[in-house]
Amino acid sequence: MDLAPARGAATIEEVAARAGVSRSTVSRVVNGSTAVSPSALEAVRRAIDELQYVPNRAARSLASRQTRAIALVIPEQTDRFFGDPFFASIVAGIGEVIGESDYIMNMLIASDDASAKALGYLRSGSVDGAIVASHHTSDTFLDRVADVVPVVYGGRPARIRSDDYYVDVDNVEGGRLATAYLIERGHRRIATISGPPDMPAGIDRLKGFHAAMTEAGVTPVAVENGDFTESGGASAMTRVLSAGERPDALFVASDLMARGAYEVLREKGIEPGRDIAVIGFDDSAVSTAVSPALTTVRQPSLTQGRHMASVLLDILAGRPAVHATILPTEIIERASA
Amino acid sequence: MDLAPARGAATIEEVAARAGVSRSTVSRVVNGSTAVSPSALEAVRRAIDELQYVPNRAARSLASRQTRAIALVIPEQTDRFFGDPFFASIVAGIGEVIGESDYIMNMLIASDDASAKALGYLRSGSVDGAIVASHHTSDTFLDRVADVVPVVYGGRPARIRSDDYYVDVDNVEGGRLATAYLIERGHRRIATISGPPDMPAGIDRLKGFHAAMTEAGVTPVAVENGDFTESGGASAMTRVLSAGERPDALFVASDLMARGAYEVLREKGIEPGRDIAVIGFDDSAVSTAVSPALTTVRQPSLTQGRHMASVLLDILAGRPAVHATILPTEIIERASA
DNA sequence: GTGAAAGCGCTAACAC
DNA sequence: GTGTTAGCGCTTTCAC
Repeated sequence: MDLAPARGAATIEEVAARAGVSRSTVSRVVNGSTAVSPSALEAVRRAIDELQYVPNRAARSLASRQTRAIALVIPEQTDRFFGDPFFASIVAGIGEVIGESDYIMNMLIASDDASAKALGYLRSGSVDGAIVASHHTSDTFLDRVADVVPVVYGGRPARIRSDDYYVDVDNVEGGRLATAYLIERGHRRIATISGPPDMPAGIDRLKGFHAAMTEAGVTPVAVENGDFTESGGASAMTRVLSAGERPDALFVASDLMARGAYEVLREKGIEPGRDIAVIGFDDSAVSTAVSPALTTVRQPSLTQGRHMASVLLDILAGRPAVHATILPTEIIERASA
Repeated sequence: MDLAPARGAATIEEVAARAGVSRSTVSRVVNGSTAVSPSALEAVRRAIDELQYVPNRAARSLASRQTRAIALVIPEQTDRFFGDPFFASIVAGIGEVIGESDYIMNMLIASDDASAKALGYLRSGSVDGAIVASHHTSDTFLDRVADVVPVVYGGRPARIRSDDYYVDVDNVEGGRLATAYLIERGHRRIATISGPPDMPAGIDRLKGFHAAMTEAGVTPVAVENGDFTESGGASAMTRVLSAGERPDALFVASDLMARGAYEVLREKGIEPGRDIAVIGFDDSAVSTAVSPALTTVRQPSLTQGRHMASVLLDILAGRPAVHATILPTEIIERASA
C-alpha cells in the first residue's frame, strides 16, 4: 500500500484529501483549535501520521505573519564565545526557557565579518524576536534589527532607547563590592584589570571600582584593560606589573582574565593569594578550576539567561514586559583574597 | 519626504512601484540576473536602498523551494557542548566556510529533550541541509532528518547507509598510534579511559587501543569508559586505580577526560608524566593548559569542520561530493608521556 | 529586456 | 463544526 506522498513532503492538501475533509479542518487540527468534531479530528490525525505530514514553515509564516522562531545573536568571535563559560550559562538559561515554549531558538554567531549577513537574516522576517547575548558599542547593526523585531539585550545596551528591553546584573555594585572587599582587608596598593571599554559590562565594573576607591580615599596603583579573554588578562597583568609600584591586591573584571593574570604572576614569582590578593568576576567554572580557588563576584548568569528569554516571550505574547531587569551580585569568598 | 514604507517591512511590490518597473524586474535585480537594462537596474537599486528593502525569506523560500539556510545540529547537552573545546574548533571551521557562501547557518542544540522539536524544525523545510556535529547511536531522530534534507555527519555515523556523507578523523589509527607510543617507550602495565560506547569516535579509538595491544602481546591493566567530559574522566580514573594493578601508562580518549584523570591521580599522590605516562586525544586547548602539558593525538578539528561544510555546499550545489572523508591523526609529543 | 499571470503551502476571515 | 475564498510576498514560466 502506498502511504507515502509521491515525492517531496506531504502538503496540507494531501492530508485533507486523505482524511476526507477540507484544508481548513486540517489547519484547525494542526493549530489545536477545539472546534473540530471528534471523528474529523481522528481522521485528520491518522492522515497526518500516515503521510508523516509536517506543515511547511515558510508557507505557514507567510500566511500567519509569524515564524515561531527566535534568534539568539552572539556578536562575538567564535573562539571568545566558546572560550568563556559565561556564555555557556547564558545560553543554557535561555535554552531552558525557550525549550519549554513552542518557539524554536536558533543561534547566530554574528562576528564582525558575519554581521551584515546576520542583519539581513534578522530583517528578512526569519524570526519573531531576538536575544542579544553580549553587546559592544560598535555593534550598531543591532539597532537596525531592533527596528524590525523586538530585541532583548543581555546587559545594558550602550545607548539605551526608551523602548529597549534588557536584563543586566548590577555590574557597578559588583565592582564596588569587590574593591571594597580588598580595601576592608587592609590592602592599599590596589590595581585593576578592567573589561573592554567598548562594553557596558566592562565600563560599569570599572565605575564601581573607582567609586569604592574614591570613597575610601585610595588611589589605584594601575588600571589596565583586558578584553575578557585569558590572554587579554595575561597581557594586562604584564602591563600592570611594569607600571611601577607592585600592587598587593587586584580586582580582575572576569574570572577568565584572572586565570591569565595568575599565569603571569607565577612567572614573576608572585603567588596569587599569598603575595597578592586577587578577586575575579563571574563565578564561572574557571574560578574553582584555578588554584588557589578564586574569590570572585558571583553574577547569576543562568538566571540572567532565563530572564532574557522570559522577557522576550512576554513581548511576543503581548503580555506586559519589564524593560530593565537588574540582577544582584554577591561576593563568593575562596582562597585568592 | 516620506521614504519609508507605511508600516511593516517594504515588499517587492512597493519597490517595483517606486522604481517604475514590474515585480519581475525587481526580482531579477535582487537575484542578480544579468538581463536587466542599466537604467532599470539603477532605479531598482535606489528604490531598494531608500525603502531599506529586504526580501521576505518565507515568501522567497515558498516560491523558490529553497531556504538558503543550513542547520548545524548539536545533539548534546548544552554544558558538554560548551565544555569541550573540540566543538569550538568544529564550529569555527564550519562557520568559516559557510560564512563565505551565501548560506546562513543556524545552530540548533538538540539535546535529548529538545530533539523532537528540532526534528520538526528540520523536517518543516526550514533549511536546505544539515551538518551534524557529533553522533550517538541513540540519535535515531537524525535518520528522519536525512529523509528530508541532505545531511553531513561529523564522524562516522553509527550505521552507515549507502547515501550518507561524513567527515571523520582516523580514530582507529589514532588510538593505535597512541597505544603503540606507550608500548615503544617500554610501558607494559597499560590502561585506557575510553570514550562512550555509544559514540563511533569512542568505539574506534578503543578499537585502535586493542589492536596495538594485541599486536604487541600486551594485556590491558584496565579499560574504563568515560563520557568525554572532565568529570567522566575523573571517575573513570578512580575506577582504573581501584581495579587492581596500578598502571604505568594511560591512554585517555580525550584531552578533557585526561584533565579529569590528572586531578584524581594527583589526589592519590601519583604524578602524571613522572609516575605514570599519560597520552590524550584531541590536541585541544586543554592539552597545553594542563601541567605537565599533555602528549596527545592531534585531530584536525578545524579542518574537519571546514570539510563538512564544503561537502554540504557541494551537495546543495549539485556538485559531486565525497561520501567519506577520513582525516589523518598524529602524535604531538609534550611532557606527559 | 520586461511584464502578466500562475502558484508555492498555508492561515484566517467569512459564510453556511 | 466545516468548507470556500482570499491572500501572505515572492519566483518563475511564458509572451511580447
